[in-house]
Amino acid sequence: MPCSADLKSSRRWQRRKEARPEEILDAALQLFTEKGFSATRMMDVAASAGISKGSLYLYFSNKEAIFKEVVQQRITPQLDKVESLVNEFEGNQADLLKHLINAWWMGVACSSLSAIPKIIIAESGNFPDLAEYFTRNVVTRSRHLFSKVIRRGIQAGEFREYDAHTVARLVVAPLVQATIWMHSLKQYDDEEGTHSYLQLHTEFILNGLIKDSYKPKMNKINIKLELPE
Amino acid sequence: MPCSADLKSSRRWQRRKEARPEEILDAALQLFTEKGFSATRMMDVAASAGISKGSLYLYFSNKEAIFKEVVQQRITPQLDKVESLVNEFEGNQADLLKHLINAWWMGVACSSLSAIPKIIIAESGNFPDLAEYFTRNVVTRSRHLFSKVIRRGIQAGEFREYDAHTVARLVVAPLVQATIWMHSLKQYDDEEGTHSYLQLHTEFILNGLIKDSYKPKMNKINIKLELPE
DNA sequence: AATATAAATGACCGCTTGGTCAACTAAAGG
DNA sequence: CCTTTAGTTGACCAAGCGGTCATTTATATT
Repeated sequence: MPCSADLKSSRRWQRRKEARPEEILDAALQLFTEKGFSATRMMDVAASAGISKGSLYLYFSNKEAIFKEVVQQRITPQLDKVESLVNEFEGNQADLLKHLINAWWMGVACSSLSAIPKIIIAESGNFPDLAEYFTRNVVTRSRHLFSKVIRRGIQAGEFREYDAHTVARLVVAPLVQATIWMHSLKQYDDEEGTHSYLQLHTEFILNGLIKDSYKPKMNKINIKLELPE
Repeated sequence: MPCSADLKSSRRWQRRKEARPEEILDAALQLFTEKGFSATRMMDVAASAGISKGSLYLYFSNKEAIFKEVVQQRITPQLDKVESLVNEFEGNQADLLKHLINAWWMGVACSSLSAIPKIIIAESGNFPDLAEYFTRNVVTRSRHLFSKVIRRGIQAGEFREYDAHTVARLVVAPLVQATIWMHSLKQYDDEEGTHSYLQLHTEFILNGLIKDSYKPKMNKINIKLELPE
């Protein structure tokens, strides 16, 4: 029983120039997530997108281009949104920082993008272009976002005077690490409890930052955030 | 001008059954560090070890076996040492924890092993045996070491009552992350300052853990530690 | 010096895979 | 219905690599 491939079973294939790129990107992202970049075969992508291998090259010049386009199309817009949110926010920076941490978690770790960091790390040696592109357009931008909030908190007298960039790295590291972990060794480990991990991380960070010793509220997440799609 | 290969230039090669395995492991570790596991060619390992490709298979059954042996031979003994140190330590657990963090940093991030975490992560999908082996014999053991110290600190009334395993993960995550970073995207980023990163991390963790609010001493590292080899 | 042993070699095999291109065919236009 | 256009195909190619094995040769033994 064939699934959905042949709703119009008479024709062997159809011309669908407009729909192809999106379908290819969807298929690719899913396969990259499941198997990594190198291990994903162009033929698999083609099959999963419902076309032949040759057709891939009508829409993308090569494998790297597909990945680059995934990043460009699915990550950059989100960063834009968060960036403007940070710029427009009025209120205390501790709440904003908490919000950012949660937004990162929801927008990356809990989304279809959760495998990207691991893939980039894993393939950084084999595909330096990809690595550099990602570093410049995602990593650096994200960290600047965090350090901006921290710097403002310091200037407002809300936070202690640490180096904002260093703190930003300490904030992001456990988030990234958890995401990478999810897609690498987690399956061989019996540890669990993602929620308390995130909660405790936030508490330690704010505890270290806030001048008036930080009292963690009984952590109801108090900022709603819209998830991507 | 040949370098050191032909000190005895008359013979095309010598029988050196005993010395080969070590030389192979040295060459392999260095190449794995430089290029990753998949990207390292058996022929490169052979050349770097001063033998032919065929000879590799006289000493190791395949590529994975070489890597496994590197881990077994160079990491496990170190873990044994630290483990017994933890068991024998008398004193307050905060100092011990600080010591552990520094020992991890020196023994992993600053040693010839610094590339191992990144390699394991990167290859976890393609070599699940390797990943499982490493998780069971290194990751889990390390984390248990940290959580043991934290649990003792809690029982001694020295630390606040958090879940020891979760805290252990939060302690290790930034360390691992920094190590992976070193061997992946760091070269594309202009950030620096490893020292303050480690220092601040320790401060935040202890600040979060210790009951009597933690006063960071003007961080002279106050425990000497012997480096591996 | 002759023989035996086993360490070491490197040409070779099988297989995989990213990417190409001449042929094919769905769809549009007349 | 015929012609033209261009979206689609899949056999094919070249390159790379892990692993094998018949052969070579350093060394020990007699």
